[in-house]
Parts: sequence; structure tokens; C-alpha cells
Amino acid sequence: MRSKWKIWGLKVLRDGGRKRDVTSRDVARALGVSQSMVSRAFDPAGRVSKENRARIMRAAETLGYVPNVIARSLSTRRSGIVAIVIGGMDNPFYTDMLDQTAAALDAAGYKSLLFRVPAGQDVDDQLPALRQYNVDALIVASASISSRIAEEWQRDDRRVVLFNRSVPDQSVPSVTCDNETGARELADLLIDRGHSRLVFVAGPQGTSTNREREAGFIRRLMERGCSLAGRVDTTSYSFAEGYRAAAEALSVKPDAVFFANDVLALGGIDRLRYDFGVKIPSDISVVGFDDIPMAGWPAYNLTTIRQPIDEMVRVTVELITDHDAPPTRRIVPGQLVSRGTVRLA
Amino acid sequence: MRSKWKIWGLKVLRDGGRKRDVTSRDVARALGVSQSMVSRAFDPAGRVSKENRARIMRAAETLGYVPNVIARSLSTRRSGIVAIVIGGMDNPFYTDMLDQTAAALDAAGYKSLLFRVPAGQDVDDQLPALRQYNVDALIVASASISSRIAEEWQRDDRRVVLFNRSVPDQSVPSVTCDNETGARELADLLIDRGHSRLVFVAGPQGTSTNREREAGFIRRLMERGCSLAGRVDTTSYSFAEGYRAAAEALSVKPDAVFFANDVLALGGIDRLRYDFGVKIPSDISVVGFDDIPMAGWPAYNLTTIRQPIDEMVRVTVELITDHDAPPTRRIVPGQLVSRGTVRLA
DNA sequence: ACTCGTTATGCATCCGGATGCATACCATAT
DNA sequence: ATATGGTATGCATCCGGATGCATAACGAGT
Repeated sequence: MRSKWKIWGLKVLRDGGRKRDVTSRDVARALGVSQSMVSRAFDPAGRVSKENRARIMRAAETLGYVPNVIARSLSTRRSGIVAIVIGGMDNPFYTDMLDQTAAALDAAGYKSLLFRVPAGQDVDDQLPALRQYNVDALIVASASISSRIAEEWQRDDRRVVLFNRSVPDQSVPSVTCDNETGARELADLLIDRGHSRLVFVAGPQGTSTNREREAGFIRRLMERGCSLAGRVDTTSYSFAEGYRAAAEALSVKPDAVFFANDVLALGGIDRLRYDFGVKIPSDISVVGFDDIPMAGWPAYNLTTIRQPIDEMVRVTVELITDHDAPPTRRIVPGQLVSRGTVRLA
Repeated sequence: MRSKWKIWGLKVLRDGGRKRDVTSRDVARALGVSQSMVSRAFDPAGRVSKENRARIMRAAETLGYVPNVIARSLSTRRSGIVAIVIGGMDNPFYTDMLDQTAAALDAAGYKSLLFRVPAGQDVDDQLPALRQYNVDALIVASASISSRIAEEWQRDDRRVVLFNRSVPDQSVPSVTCDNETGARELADLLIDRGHSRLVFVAGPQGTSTNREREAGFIRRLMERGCSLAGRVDTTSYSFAEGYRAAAEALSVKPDAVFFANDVLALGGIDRLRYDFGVKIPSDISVVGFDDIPMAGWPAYNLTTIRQPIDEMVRVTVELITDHDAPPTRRIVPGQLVSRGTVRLA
């Protein structure tokens, strides 16, 4: 019964006597009607008399019939599956997003196919494989996708939404937080509290989040007649990189550090405190971006900008499930969460 | 072209002129051979002459033909999809597990269908829906599933593996860490370091992890002539619950607290330190279980038992992909990670 | 009773591959 | 040349539903 059949390189068994499900024909036979009538009965818009629909539903119930999604998908070319492409599941922001998105999709009747991509890796070449599954839509978070691929999908009437990323090409819908404005608020906050030696610890180059946050921060500084005392690069949005960068940031003797996101900030705080004995915020103020759960933990009590995940997820799922929603870029406002890592004026 | 067709309550479009893929018949026609030959060409064990297989592969390449997974799945009743049922994605331990599992499944040629379940909720009634997708196997983490359902799946030759959970019924394969032994090591550690007023902060009742850790801890205490100075219950493995429980634990004036997992411990530490000014470990020692990334962060530097996620994931995926692996319970050893939250003797 | 306009049903086919069975092919053995 | 065994191919069907088209049934209007 075994075979060496391979699907994409994996062994499978041929139909090993798996229990055949009850089919629409079974129901039809039991009632002496046609299979197509049963099929229509399950289509809210299908033409079936009230009485027969009721009979069919009742029979289906008793026989334990449920329409087979795979078979249906074969002819409709729809699967009810949304793929979530996600990189960097080590960042709580994204796992939180994943959790909420899965919940929202579930509520909307969709299933989530998880497509994990190694941090920073390109996924373009792996996406065609997803088409095989008749995946209805694509949510891309913390990963890059070319607009060529995006358009290919959209032409095929499958929505693609970038989450917390955006690309220059306007035709690719995306949902992002207003990073620029958020960063400007942080700049204002730090300046208002009397800081003058500001350091920016950047996220990975090439991420739109970092670009926008950096631009917003620096522009606002300039508008207020200030400038950056230093800038540190990192290769990933991770605790370890924040930890590493903090030491470097310290070399320019800053009185405030803006880490491009919370995870970096947490790593930075720990480094400053436990390796250098820096008091936060009396010696140095620290701010981050995202407002992940740990930012609110007493050990950190980090002042940051909250990205409204719930709202962002809501919009994302709306873009995907509501075919009347125009496929445009959506930018939602962030919110300053003032905690204890910035000194008072 | 629109319709009110619903799949599980969601609107879909009927085949809206989606680009038809290149099919095996297209390839067959182009080469003047039969469709079945093309199909067999893609079956490593299929009978096709070397030359024809080569021709077919070449033609497939040029025409851009790729076997359609959905159609294949319809007849084989296999999909190459593994569902990961997961509750409590707020616990880094599980997101880490999810990340690694998705990676391992991907490497084995499987796709991961994410099935998120609200914490503590029963999923039995939602699982039949997954069968619709011809899901090949089920990994259940941090959620409960009845052995009746599990057996139903197994009878249908679809493996089910419980991750970090176990049920009394031996017939349900599970992969767990040796919670009992780990807890005993912690008991030994605390006693050896001279503690005598020990408190156990329990995880939710009914979780096998909590049951085993508690049993191991208490038994070892008894073996060494000690007993628990106190015990605190919680309703979930969460930071907030640890935070809450810490205050309660404090009332019995402990000199050491064992939190049933790391997340609880982190919440507890923050409460003890920042609300009560407790010095850890000089006033009170704290230990946890799991070794999530945050446990290693300098701010906590938590002494704990590492659950070897990578090994657990490896075994889990092996149980699922290797049909020769006996479907038994697997228990992997944990490892004491001694950091700074336990005072020296 | 006789049309006409709806609404219900059924038939046949399609979606794209997989596979049992029969046949055709090929080479070696006799 | 003929029998023999293994390999290649093709045919027909199946997996389970969806759907265009044709027909039947029904209710109303005159």
C-alpha cells in the first residue's frame, strides 16, 4: 500500500483505505434527488425549493455530510485560505500580529496558512508554490516581496497586503502605522524634556519602518534646531543587536537614545544598566517604537509609540475579505505611551 | 460575476476569470502523449521511460507546468498540510515552538496551517472542519483535544501529536519535556542552597505540565524531608498572573519561589522587585521553567529548566513525517540553566 | 383551458490528477 | 521463429462539487 509518491519531495501514501467521507451524491441518493440539487442547497443563492433545501439539510445533518472544501476548491479556484508570510517571529510584535490576524481571519471564515520566511530572505521564488493551494490572499509581514509578484497575484484577483511595510509602488496595498509622525513625537518629547545629545539606533537598512522612523525623527530635530549626536546601525531588529548597539551609542556620550523599535530598546536598556551602570532615565533617556508587551513590564517601563495592532489587523483583514474596499495604502496613527524611561524636564 | 456563494460563511467569487494554469493535459497534448503519462512522469515511482520522462520534464519546464496540489489532493486525500493547533500564542515558548515547527515542516516539504485556539478552549468540535482540508497531521500545542478525536484521526492514518502536553491515554503520541525530573532538580537546587520556606506558584489546573512539575517538586521535597510553605494558584500561564500571584506568595514569607513556568516567574519577579522592594536572590530566590529568551535577559537572569525546543520539535516532526516511527509518547530531558536568581549556599 | 413567466430539477461536463487494467512493445531465452 | 517476462503506454474512471443549459412544474392572467 505504501508508495514512493512524492509531493514536493515528501513521501505520501496512496489512498490508504481512508474512510471516504459522505458525499453530496450520498445525500442525493438518500433523498432520490440529483447531486446538483444538493450542491445548490448549500449555495445560499442556489435555486432550490424551500422544502427541498430543508430536507437536504436535514439529511445532510443525519448522514454527517459536509461539503468537501478541496473538491469545491478545485472548481471554484478558491480555497478560503489566506497565507500569512512572516519573517522575524522572534519579535513579539509580529507574533502578536500573527495571533490577532489568525483570530480575525478565523472569525471571517478563513484559514491561515503560515508561511515562515527566514529573516530578511526574499520570498518571491517561493510564492508561486502557494498558488498551488489556491490561496485566496496574501498577508506579508516583516518580509519583502517584489511588486511584480504582488501584481501578478492581484491580476489573478487575489489580494496582497503588506503589513507594517510599504513599497514605493502605490499599487501594492499596505497597512502601516504612521511611523514618521510617531518618530516626530518622540523627537519633540525628548527635546521638550531638555535633551540635546540624541542618538538614533537604526533598524536594518532597507526596511521601510526604519527609513520612516529615522526620517521623521531627524526632520523634526532639524525643524527644532537640533541635530543627531550619533547614529548606530544594526543588522536586525533583535535584542542582541540592541544590546550590542548600546555600547556603541554610549561612546558619543548621549543623554537620550531612540531605538528604532522596542526589542532593540530592551536589549539596549539591559546593556546600559547592567554593563555600564547607567541609570535610566536620570543618566540617559531611552525610547522605542511598537509597544510590545514587554515594554510595559515594570523592569523596563519603556516610553514608546504604540502601533495599534488591533486596528492594523482589522484594516488588513478588511482589505482582504471585503472586495469592495479599495486596495490602497492605509496608514493608521500611532500613539505615544509615556512611561518611565524619559526623564522629566 | 459576483455571487453570494458562501464557504463556511464567507463570500467568494465564482471563478472570476482566473488564469487557468497549465495542466498535465496541456503538456501531454504538446508532446502527443497521454495525460496519465505526464502524471506518472511526476511520480518518482511511475513507469515512464527515461527518455519520455526527460521530454516531459523539459516540456513542463517550458510550458510552466506544475502539478496542481488541490487536484492531486482530491484523489490522494493527502494535502501536504499539517495543522498546528495552538493556544496561548502570548507565551514566547509557544511562538518559538511555532516558529521552529513551521521551519522544520517546511524543510520536510509540508505547509503549516495555523489553527489558533483561544486559551483553554476546547477544540474538538472545530477539528472536523480541518479534515475538509485533507490535513495530513495535527500538532496540538497548549490546547486540549479528546483522545476520541485523536483516535479518529489516527484511524484515518493522520498522525496527531501533542506538544508539551500529554493525556492519560497511551495511544495518543505526545512529545514532552521531563517535567517531573526538571522540577526535582529545582527542588534539589533550592534545598542545597539552604532554602527552607518554599512556595510553589502553580500554572492552570488541568494542564499536564503543571501537574507534573508540581508533583515532581513536592515529591522531591518530601524525599528530602522538606515540605511546601505555601502554594498559589493561577488561572493562566501569563505575566499578569505571575505578577498577581507573587503578592500572594509573599504573604507566607518564603525564601524561595518556584513559578510553574518562566512567564509567571518574570511577572512575579517584577512584582517582588518593584512593588515590594524584594532583592533577588538575596531576599528571595526565584526559579522558573521553560527557558524562554527573556529568562536570559540581564534584567531577569532567571535560573530555570530549559525545555529543549529544538529537540522537541525535531521529534515532533519526525513522528509526523516518518511513518515508520512508532507513535508513542516521547519524553526528552530538560536541562538546568543556573543563572542569577538563586542565592549561593 | 391555454399561454406566458417563473422557479425547480436534472443532465452532462468540467476542475486537474491519480490509478487499475488491458494492451503494446522490447529484449532475452529457447 | 517463438515463447516469456518485464516495461511503457493509453484508456477509462474516479476523487467530490459547481454550473450552463434544457426541461419540467407551477402559478397567475385572460
